[in-house]
Amino acid sequence: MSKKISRIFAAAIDVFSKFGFEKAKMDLIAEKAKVAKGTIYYHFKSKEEIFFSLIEEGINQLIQLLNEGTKPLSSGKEKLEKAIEIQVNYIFDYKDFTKILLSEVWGSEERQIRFRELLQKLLKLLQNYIEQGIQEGDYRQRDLELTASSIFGIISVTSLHTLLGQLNYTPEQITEHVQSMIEESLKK
Amino acid sequence: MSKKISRIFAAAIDVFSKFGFEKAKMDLIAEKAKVAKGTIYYHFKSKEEIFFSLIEEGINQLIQLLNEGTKPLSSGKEKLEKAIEIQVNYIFDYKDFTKILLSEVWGSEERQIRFRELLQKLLKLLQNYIEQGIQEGDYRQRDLELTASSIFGIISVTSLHTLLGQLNYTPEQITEHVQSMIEESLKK
Amino acid sequence: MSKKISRIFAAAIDVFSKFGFEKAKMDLIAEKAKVAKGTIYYHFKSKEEIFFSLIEEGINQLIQLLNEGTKPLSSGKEKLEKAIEIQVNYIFDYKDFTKILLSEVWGSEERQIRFRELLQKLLKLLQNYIEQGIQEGDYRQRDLELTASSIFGIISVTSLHTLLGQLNYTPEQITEHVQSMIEESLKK
Amino acid sequence: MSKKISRIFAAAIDVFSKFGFEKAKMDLIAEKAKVAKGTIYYHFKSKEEIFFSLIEEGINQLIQLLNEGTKPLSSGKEKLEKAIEIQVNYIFDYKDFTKILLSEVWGSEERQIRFRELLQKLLKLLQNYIEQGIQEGDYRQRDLELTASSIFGIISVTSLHTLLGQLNYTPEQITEHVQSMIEESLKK
DNA sequence: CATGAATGAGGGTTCATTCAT
DNA sequence: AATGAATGAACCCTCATTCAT
Repeated sequence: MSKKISRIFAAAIDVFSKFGFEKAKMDLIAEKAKVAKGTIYYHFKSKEEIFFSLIEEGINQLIQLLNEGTKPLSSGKEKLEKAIEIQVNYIFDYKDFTKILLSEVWGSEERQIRFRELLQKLLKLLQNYIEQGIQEGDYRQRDLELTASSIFGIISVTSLHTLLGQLNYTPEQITEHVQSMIEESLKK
Repeated sequence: MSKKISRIFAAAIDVFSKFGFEKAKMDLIAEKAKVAKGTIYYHFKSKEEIFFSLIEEGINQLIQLLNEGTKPLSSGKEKLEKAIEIQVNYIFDYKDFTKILLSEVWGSEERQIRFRELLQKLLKLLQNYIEQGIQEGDYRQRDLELTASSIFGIISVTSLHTLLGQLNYTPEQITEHVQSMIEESLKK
Repeated sequence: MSKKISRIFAAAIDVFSKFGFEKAKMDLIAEKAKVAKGTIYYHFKSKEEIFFSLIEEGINQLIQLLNEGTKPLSSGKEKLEKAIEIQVNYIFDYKDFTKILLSEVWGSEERQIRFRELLQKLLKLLQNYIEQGIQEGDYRQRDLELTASSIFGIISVTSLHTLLGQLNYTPEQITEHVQSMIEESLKK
Repeated sequence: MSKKISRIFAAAIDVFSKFGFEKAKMDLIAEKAKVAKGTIYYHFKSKEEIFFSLIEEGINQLIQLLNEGTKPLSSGKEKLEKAIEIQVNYIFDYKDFTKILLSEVWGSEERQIRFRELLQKLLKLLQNYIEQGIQEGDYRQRDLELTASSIFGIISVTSLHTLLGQLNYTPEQITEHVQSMIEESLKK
């Protein structure tokens, strides 16, 4: 990926996270990326496209981290615990990205719908870990979709609350708390 | 409250929920409310104010429902369970409002910050129920803030996923699921 | 019609005739009309619409002049001669409009196609006069469409050439010339 | 002329005739010519220049056809009739070019003025034929400039109307019609 | 000769807000 | 209290042209 495209990406993450999609100005992105405005449009079709590319790359990166991080582990229970840890750390490592992610998923715009489809891939991973845990006898029978969605909900909302300044916890504390809650509610 | 103000409120909820804050047009609100655009500005200072009034009223209404619904109950455990039920039902009864609420809380805009402060009142209620449950020996010791935040996260995210069409559950199923998860993760 | 709309129309004719549709700037139209740019868009949907309204009004005005001017006359021959005179005078009276008319009719843009449909109404009038002249025995048999189109061609091109500075004739001279050519080529 | 220049010319005619000067994009011309955009600017100074070169070549080609076609003929009358036939056929043979020619001659842009100067050469030829016809006693006395301009007007407008789909005639029918009209209006 | 990434001035359109009536 | 015509700053995107390679 060319240097300029990288700079545009970085600037876009910065600006989108600070202002949200609608209020983010292409002028500002260009300025922060130190490229001419036209350069952005040479590489991306539109504001929407640059936004979606960003999200896609971010989610895929997280999914890859999850796949890599859980590969050495054998049991579903271990994988789920690891997955929680990875997600929380990811959120704290890429605060800006997460702020975009979680403030722009809900809505009826075309881009937001495509957006949620990407997230499904992530939720599917969580479902797989839970399902394995159930088959291995570690977890009780629970609705997979609802449970995966719940886990994602706990992680996102507690982390976001912290990042947005309403709560004051470290990633480790949050990881520990979420793992514990999930463990208790799933264990036989 | 005058008839026109009511109509403006109703139209605003409709429009904000369909388009989000930024893409909602004052023209459309005026048209749906069957008032002239100037009339809106006679009653409200700005788009932000009408939006915030809306949110404030909604959250206060939910808080009142929670207070009323839990008043006849004595134990913290019962109150928390009831609170979950009330929140899920509220979300499903006022889908439009909830979509606004949950797609506009995250962000750094002034209105979004004030917005989250309102939500704190709600979270405080949940904390109170949990704290009472702990003191009554029904619940284990747990961080109150993180736990309340988690409960809010589970409820919001699973309900939203359902309303947005990614999941397919009834309010009763979701209530049941959330109550069960929370019960298991809190019980001694 | 409100004062502002009139001013916008006048400014638009001025600007479109000087620069053509594509190079005409809405900023300049607004400035010449002494209104804010937004005001134009309050009254017209788009640049295209203001342009088309202009053309439509102009052509209808010409058609009305033709209808009124030929009403007192009885024979087709007299009507055709009068029609030539009216058109030439109209072109010279409304130079700017004619420049727009004749420099923007040819093309495949949507607006240009709608544009030509308007012109058909004018050509149909000419056809009627010719047809009447034939039935009255003054004119020889000739293809109506081709002849009407030819008359329009002679009038437009000679007048335009004059207006654009390549030729140097008065409206009277042109009228006289065209009438004579047409008379000779149609008479039995 | 190099292969690439030819391809650029061909692509330019195609694109200019489809979209007109203003809406024609250099990107599209480059794409259709299968050259890089920079290559066009290596061979031509600007969009205007490529456009003008095109027109110049086209008009000169038509003038050459007229000169060659009328050379074997001796009388002005015969030459004028032949000239009409040649022009109509040229228009139908090079529809795209003619659409450009006739939709871009009218206007006050620098290029359009230079453009009309080229056309004068063509009109001068027509004038010469008419003048010769008059001297040879075949034609009546008539203003040369106005008559030449009229002939050009009839040919262009009827042909264009046909090419643009408003009329439905063959080149032969149009030639026959124009020749007849002109003959009648010029003969003694 | 040829390329194509990069530029940036420019333009049509939107829309929250104002204010004279 | 209510209106709606008017405003103008703001913004996304286009595209002819340039220039380093």
